[in-house]
Amino acid sequence: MASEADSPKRPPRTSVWLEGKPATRPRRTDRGERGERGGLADPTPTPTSASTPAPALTTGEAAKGATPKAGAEQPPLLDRDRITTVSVRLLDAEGSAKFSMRRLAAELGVTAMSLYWYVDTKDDLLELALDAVFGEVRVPELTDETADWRDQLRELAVSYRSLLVRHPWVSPLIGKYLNIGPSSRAFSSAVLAVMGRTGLAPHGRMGAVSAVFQFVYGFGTIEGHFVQRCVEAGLTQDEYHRHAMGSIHEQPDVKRAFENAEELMEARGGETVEEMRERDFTFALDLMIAGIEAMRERG
Amino acid sequence: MASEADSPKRPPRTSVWLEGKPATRPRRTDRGERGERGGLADPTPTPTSASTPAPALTTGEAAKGATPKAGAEQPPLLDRDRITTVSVRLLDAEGSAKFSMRRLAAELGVTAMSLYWYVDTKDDLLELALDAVFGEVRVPELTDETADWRDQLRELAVSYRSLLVRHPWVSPLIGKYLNIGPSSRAFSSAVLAVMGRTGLAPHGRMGAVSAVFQFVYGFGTIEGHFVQRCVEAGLTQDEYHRHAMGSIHEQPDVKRAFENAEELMEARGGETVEEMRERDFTFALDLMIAGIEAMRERG
DNA sequence: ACCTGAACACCGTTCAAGT
DNA sequence: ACCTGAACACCGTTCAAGT
Repeated sequence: MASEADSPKRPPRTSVWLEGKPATRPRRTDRGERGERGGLADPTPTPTSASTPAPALTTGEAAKGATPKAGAEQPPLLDRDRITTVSVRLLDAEGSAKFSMRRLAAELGVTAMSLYWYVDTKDDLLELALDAVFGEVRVPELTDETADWRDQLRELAVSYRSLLVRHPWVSPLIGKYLNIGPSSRAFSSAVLAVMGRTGLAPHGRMGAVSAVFQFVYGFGTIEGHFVQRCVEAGLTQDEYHRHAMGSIHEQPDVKRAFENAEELMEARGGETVEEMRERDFTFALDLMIAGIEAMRERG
Repeated sequence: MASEADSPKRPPRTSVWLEGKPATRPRRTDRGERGERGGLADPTPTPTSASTPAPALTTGEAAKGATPKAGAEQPPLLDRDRITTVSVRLLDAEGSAKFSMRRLAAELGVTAMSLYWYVDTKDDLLELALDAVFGEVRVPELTDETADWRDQLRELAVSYRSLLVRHPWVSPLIGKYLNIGPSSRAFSSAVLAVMGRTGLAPHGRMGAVSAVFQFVYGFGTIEGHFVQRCVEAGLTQDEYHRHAMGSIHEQPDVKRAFENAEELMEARGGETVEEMRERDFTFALDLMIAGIEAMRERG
């Protein structure tokens, strides 16, 4: 209806993957660099770096580029993969609140402005970091025709959840960008493929995908935030939980409102906060699968 | 296990509602003010202010406090409710990226530092804004014993979703804070109450709550971001969708990966982006309810 | 081709001071 | 009791300049 002429702005940037700077530029170096489009930016397992509050991190990478020998034709100090990898490490270690172009540049032993040679904006950089961590998601063997779709769905859900918990900064970005980088797409394709094996009619598949993975997204988001809070406070999850409950009980009116919730917590059983969460997650996933089976019967 | 002595920091602030500045301070004015603890901060329906891109907003409130008559004992320019209400309006109109203490202060006709008389930090302020919008959620009539829990659950889910879409800035905050303000708690209580009427065994209720409302959270988050993008671009949702698809098709490798997804979109049916989303949401909610019924039978 | 320094227009927050 | 001005330590990004 509305003509394009009266649109107040030009159509917006949609994604690094569509309109950003090219991943690599033509360059005259003799080492065959890895950086072709879609390089998954170092899929190291990233062994829960959130658990250590970033010790000697501040001077780690900086040394490498500290002494630029004058004279010889030097290779560039940076490339997109290195920028992306270090971004992920920094985001994991210090959280998104402390992540800045200047902080990242310092970590790379370079000034902030150098980064703009490789990315257009901070948003583009975050989109790259986002796709990089999606490379960590374990995708089930999709060619196996005999496998149970329930197992495959559970595997994807568990893997997605642990991604969100390992990298709490990821969750807001998933909402913000289109998630069309190569690793994000590999994940989405796997989800759709598995859903295709449920026996659900095509018109319901997208709804079922939403049900399962928006649930995992929400669950993992809240869980990740809580875990991060605990790490920052230097408390275990149970300690933090007790601390928060203690604070609540000091406020009589708030306390009353929480008695219901606490009864329910008793009923849930389990010793630790983690155990209870585990139970809830498993139950919810079983509920979804039962729901898919029921909807399948209805056509 | 870990003794409290070696904890590196003092226990952290948990919430405005527990440790922040008191909502009102003792003051010597003769008008009986409303601001006792738990005031719901103006539950005006906020008629989807996201749809108008903030026209004369910049000078709206500022005029009110512009001419402070010297002499007479003046009432304070600010109070918590007014700060909260204007924060919500500003966040709706301009998005969280542009929201700052300085911007808010300007809107209130005051300097940024005045705000710190009423809140400790920007985080506290956002926590207040968050609880204020939770006051918009329609809670079903819980005393009605004859009502179907399915209808009540759907009502809560629909209302929660529309909250997240009307206020896209809310979603990250829900992950960030404990959500123990009065309106947040009213919502949680309602959710638990309805879940109590499903016939689900107590140990499964929390899992079922997670399933349904983390799903809605994820769904509403993504939807809200998309709607916001469209508003900012000055495009309808369909126009934006076509624009993004157009961009994708210019990238041959990306295009291939999307052909699956587009087939599925055809299968979903529906004319507009909104219609398809509506279908998916309804289907997912039906799936959840079917899942609850199935889990109920298993004990 | 790749990187830097200086500058612009912002942030949240503290602190001492005003009325 | 309530509000301000100046200042601190930051931001993302642009632009002209260096090698």
